[in-house]
Amino acid sequence: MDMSAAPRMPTETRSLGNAIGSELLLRRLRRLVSLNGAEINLVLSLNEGAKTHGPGSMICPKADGSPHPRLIASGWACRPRILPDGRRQMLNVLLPGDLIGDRGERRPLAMNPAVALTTVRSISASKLYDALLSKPDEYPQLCAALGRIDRMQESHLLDHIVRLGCQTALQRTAHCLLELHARLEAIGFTHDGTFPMPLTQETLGDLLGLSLVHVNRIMAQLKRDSLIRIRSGVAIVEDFTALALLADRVDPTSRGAPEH
Amino acid sequence: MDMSAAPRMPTETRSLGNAIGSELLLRRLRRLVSLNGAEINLVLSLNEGAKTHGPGSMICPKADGSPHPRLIASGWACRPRILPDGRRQMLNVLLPGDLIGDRGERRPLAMNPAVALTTVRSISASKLYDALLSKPDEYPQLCAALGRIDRMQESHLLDHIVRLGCQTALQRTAHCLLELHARLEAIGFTHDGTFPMPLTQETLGDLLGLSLVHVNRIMAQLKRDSLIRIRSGVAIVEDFTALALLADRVDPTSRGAPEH
DNA sequence: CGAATGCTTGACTGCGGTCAAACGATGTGG
DNA sequence: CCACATCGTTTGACCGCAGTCAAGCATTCG
Repeated sequence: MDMSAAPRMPTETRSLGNAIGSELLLRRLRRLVSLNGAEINLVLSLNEGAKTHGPGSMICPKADGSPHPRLIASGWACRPRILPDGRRQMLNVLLPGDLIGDRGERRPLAMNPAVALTTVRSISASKLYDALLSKPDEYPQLCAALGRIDRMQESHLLDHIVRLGCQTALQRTAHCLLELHARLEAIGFTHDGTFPMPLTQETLGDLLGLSLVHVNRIMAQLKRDSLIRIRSGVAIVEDFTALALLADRVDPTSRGAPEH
Repeated sequence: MDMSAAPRMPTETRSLGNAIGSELLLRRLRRLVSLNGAEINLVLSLNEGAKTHGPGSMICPKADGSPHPRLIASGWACRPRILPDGRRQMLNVLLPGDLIGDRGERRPLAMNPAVALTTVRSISASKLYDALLSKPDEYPQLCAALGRIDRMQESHLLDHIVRLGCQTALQRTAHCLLELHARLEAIGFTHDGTFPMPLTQETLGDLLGLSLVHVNRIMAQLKRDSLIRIRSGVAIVEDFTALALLADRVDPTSRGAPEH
């Protein structure tokens, strides 16, 4: 995870086993809707323009003009906002199976540069969006599912606001870890409470609006209280209900739509 | 601004001078694009389903199913999220000329209930979106402008995250007040640094993730330093550049698209 | 006039930031 | 193989921003 030793990727690589990125997306989509054959084929046909991005490098540089849509095949990324005084605030975490870049709408979040946190492999998703934009009627369920993914992302953004606005460091951390767990579960990356957690405590701090040191204290507390522990890039949830209770702030009257 | 004395609005009222809501929206749109005759007529024809909502009442109850799109003709509203312990976090502030409710996409933010902060008058915008959805080709510039308004709203959400995540109370407040100024300017509600500011300090606190008491201290400081002062519902910017300098966190490399 | 609502102020506390140092892994080059 | 750098984690001491509690003021309104 050293940025110096992995210099100036991105590097074009042949698409070897890179198709697993599209399978990831497919798995995620099929949890939301039932796709027809054409839709499945379209998703699975995504394997062009594979790139590898070293940690710290931009995945989706807006450069001049729209960054083409891409699918994260593996690795973690985020969308940072950097303040003049050097502080960072993460808007977002991007996981395998997430789609990034512009899809013709130039939405601000989509236009925000994405930065690789680990080594990230990505493939082009232009073909997908071109197909959907040109003949959406052939892919009804696919459109619906991608829309729902978009909505979930927006929902996470709102959650993020609530976290940062009025939760303590402990609550924030718990809530965020549960969100990551849920999102990773949707792509089959969890095994009864265990999930990959490559985020540095510093990065977690930038995400949660906390200092590195305080994140460490919170993690120590969570470990001490046997709620969750993270070691060598793997998180282990030890008390799910307690963690949810700590993080929870569900209020039925203030929730958005029940299903995304 | 008393919730008890203005009981259980909404009340259906005849559309008297309510058409000014559509003129507001039109003014805003024309700053973004140049509309053709059909587009102008469509916007100005919005005058149906006028309602008045007392402070504290819901404007856009999701009830069961999609809340119909509405245009805020006058007054201020917000989208609160309420936590089980009673804390509130505002996701958003809604000003005259803002569109709320679902437009068929069921976006989480749009689905979130909106609550009137002052007395709010609103009119139905269903006609607008019905027309745009059925024959978008007839209203190209209108579609573009509404898209840009959507994007600006999303951009403000991201700004909100950065504010809450890594700015001090003073910076947050300054930044938020400048955002309100800019948004009110777009509808012609400012007069050289003066603009209506009906938000309670408590509400501002819920918006900025601060306590009522601390908001007060910050406002006192801003007044003492002759940056901005608020009295009897009116804000007066006294030192624009100092305020911007205080709030500013523009970083060219981390900005979204230059124009929304 | 009293009641309600919002603003203002003071005293105290504590969550979380900052500074500083040390420790453990991992990796690299001599 | 060891010396050394680098990166991430951990810990302690200290401090300050912002929250909480508690009054007291100012308006407005009935």
